[in-house]
Amino acid sequence: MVLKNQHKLSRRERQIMDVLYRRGKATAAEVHAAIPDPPSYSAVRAMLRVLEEKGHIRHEAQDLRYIFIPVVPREKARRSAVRHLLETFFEGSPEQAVATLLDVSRDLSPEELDRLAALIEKARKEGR
Amino acid sequence: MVLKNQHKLSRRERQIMDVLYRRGKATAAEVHAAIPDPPSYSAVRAMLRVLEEKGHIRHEAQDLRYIFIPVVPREKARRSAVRHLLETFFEGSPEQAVATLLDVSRDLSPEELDRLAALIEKARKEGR
DNA sequence: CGGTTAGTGCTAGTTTTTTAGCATGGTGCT
DNA sequence: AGCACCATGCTAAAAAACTAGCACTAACCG
Repeated sequence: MVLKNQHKLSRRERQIMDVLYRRGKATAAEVHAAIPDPPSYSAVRAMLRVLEEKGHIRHEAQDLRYIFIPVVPREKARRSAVRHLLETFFEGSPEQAVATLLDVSRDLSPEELDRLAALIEKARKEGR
Repeated sequence: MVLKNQHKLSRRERQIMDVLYRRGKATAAEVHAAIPDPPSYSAVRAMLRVLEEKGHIRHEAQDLRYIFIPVVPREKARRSAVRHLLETFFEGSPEQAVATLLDVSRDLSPEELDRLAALIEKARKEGR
């Protein structure tokens, strides 16, 4: 799908997609409220319509208002985003990425670190 | 700096910044070659000039050609990118991010997994 | 030297993106 | 009913992004 290529969305389009992925779904008003220093409400709606025409999002009618939802499921979009991040900033290296991730995720609790360690142990057992 | 906000770059600007971060630095010709289905060489140069005017990149003259370099160091830019990724796709959860990272990084060797485990151990010791 | 290649500075035209307003419909309240 | 508020569909204009070409310089090679 279109999100497979990281450079198909314009500035505002991408900003809106990010809001939708962060929230999972949203009304036009919620998107408008989530954008820092936003344009007018009708400008946001117009962009949502553009995104829908391009096939990036769809809407469901609910109580006389539209709920906008990304077409590419979050699970898939984030995998694509992670791959792009690795390639762009980390030379494909998961180790460097994890190091940075630990660095920006300050104050991880022992429990959280345990869970991270368990993930790696699981990966080890699965032979990957 | 400008990369602190993830939505300040247009589609092509961001594409070019990604190339520069991936390579660390590049000539206009290298940027041109690194872009899939690129516009003309002169169009790429024009965009580089725009990026420089906006302060995102700078250039150094080397052997009669320009080497373009991001103004925000890679270390800083990637931290910002990681934070944005966590927030957009992982609800701020490093655990989910690591799980996906392990998922997309197929065929990690035991050595690589050891190194990842060591990173977590180190984080544990540093109390963070 | 002249021709070719590779580079830069600059510009303007074209295309795309972005924006906001108008018209309309639905709902709730007085 | 009328009004206010909230929503949508649609449009066109403004702004931004994008593009490629021209003029020029420098270096290299025959």
